[in-house]
Amino acid sequence: MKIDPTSSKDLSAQIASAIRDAIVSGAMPVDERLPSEAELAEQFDVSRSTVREALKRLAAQSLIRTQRGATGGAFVNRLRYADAYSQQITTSTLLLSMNAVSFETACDARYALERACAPLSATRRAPDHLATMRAEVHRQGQPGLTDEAFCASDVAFHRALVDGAGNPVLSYQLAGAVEAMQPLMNMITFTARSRERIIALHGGIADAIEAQDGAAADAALVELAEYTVELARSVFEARVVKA
Amino acid sequence: MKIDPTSSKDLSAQIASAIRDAIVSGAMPVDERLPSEAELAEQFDVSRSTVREALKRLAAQSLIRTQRGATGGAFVNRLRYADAYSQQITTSTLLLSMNAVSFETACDARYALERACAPLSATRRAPDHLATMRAEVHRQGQPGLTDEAFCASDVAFHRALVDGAGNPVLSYQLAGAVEAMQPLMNMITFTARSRERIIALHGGIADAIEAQDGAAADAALVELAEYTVELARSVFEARVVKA
DNA sequence: GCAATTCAAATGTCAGACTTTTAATTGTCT
DNA sequence: AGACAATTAAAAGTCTGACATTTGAATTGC
Repeated sequence: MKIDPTSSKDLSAQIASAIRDAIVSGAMPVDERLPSEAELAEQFDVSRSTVREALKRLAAQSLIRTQRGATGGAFVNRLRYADAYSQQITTSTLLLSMNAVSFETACDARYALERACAPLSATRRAPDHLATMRAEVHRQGQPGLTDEAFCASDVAFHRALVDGAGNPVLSYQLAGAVEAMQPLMNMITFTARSRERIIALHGGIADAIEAQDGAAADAALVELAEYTVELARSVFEARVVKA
Repeated sequence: MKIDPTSSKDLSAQIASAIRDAIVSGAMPVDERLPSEAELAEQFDVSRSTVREALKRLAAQSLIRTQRGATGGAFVNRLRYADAYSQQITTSTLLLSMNAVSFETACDARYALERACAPLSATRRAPDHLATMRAEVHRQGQPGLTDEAFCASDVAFHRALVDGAGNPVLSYQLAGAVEAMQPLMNMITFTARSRERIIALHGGIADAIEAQDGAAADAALVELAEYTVELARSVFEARVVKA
């Protein structure tokens, strides 16, 4: 393999791309061992440090894993849902915070996606999804709960709803949208009255899921979406007045 | 800042985590310049190579960019939708191929997500979204189109539908789901008759979007989803018989 | 005052040595 | 023969120091 030394990109970036293409195209199957760093350095005609920088780039994307020792080396990594989740959450979070996405836009996206899951979740959810939802609703009613804890429980509730659809691809996609919104939600101070309302709406959703009534779940979700947007608007208005 | 040298993780991974946390938490704003590699090496009490490996990890995630020259260095990068798109497509593609996600599961997820967009797209789409959809439907009717080109046009059609919702967060989420499915879709050989049917359904969706009728768009999408699954099933069955 | 030159700082690359981890091999004792 | 210990070898991880390249800013020359 050869690398263009006059390219505008770094050598390590080019090498990383070459290996990444081989992995994504399926030319290198999962758990296949890459040549050792020394061998790669010779193949690409660069120094070992350059190869290492390329490998670290791939490791950062969970495309490879490395192992030390006699039978060690770099191996093509099976991308697990858990790895993909955490990467997506980081990316989504940054996307929201760095591009000044409005609360409304983020909310809009989140509830649209969640509504896509609700009917599926209603028909397919296992008992433990429902149990988790009930447990989180109960937790949300506990007195003395901080706003952060309330939001975290909210995320857990919605995660259970999404997971209930029994489609890991959907869960993966939604994880980013739901969790990335948490920092935005944390900016809202929940009054006792607004919590009460949200808990009631959550209860309604759980009821619909329990009854396996997709339409009812959808309707409850729409109500929750509307209330959340309204709540956010009043909170932000109050903040403007104060300032 | 200090790093635990007895940790199980690599030094470069620890340093990357530390800097990543600083960026994600917002402690380092966009376009802020990081200390030079030499300074970081001194701060963390490691060699420059180790710092460089850490920085390459962050660069692979588009969290930083580097610039050479006198006023150069590493800068916190504003994560653009385009960067996030391509990362998500890579991740989703690998997730599907490496975990042997069934065509049905992927399809299920894709159409669920798309249905979430359709009503929004119906009310908000701009004229050029509609124009793109019409153009792609027309392209799909051209004789002599390869299966790959047909699939690519299909992706473009659905991208326009999703973008019509006017929510970049939604577009970002959907990009992964829709594009990652293309390799799976490419496995299907489309007969003239099935293409005709798909084109008709696409036309129906475009009509509904044009009429700003969300319910009709949803219904057409459901029909398309069902037909796609049915088509895939028959194709795979035929393949089994042949084998 | 402007253009050409020089300079300095930073990343990019390289070469080589040493450290640590790990598994396989070899050796030794029971 | 089998169990345990010591040796060895391969590989990633780390460090040092050097040099190349790029690029903006300072300096110089006219």
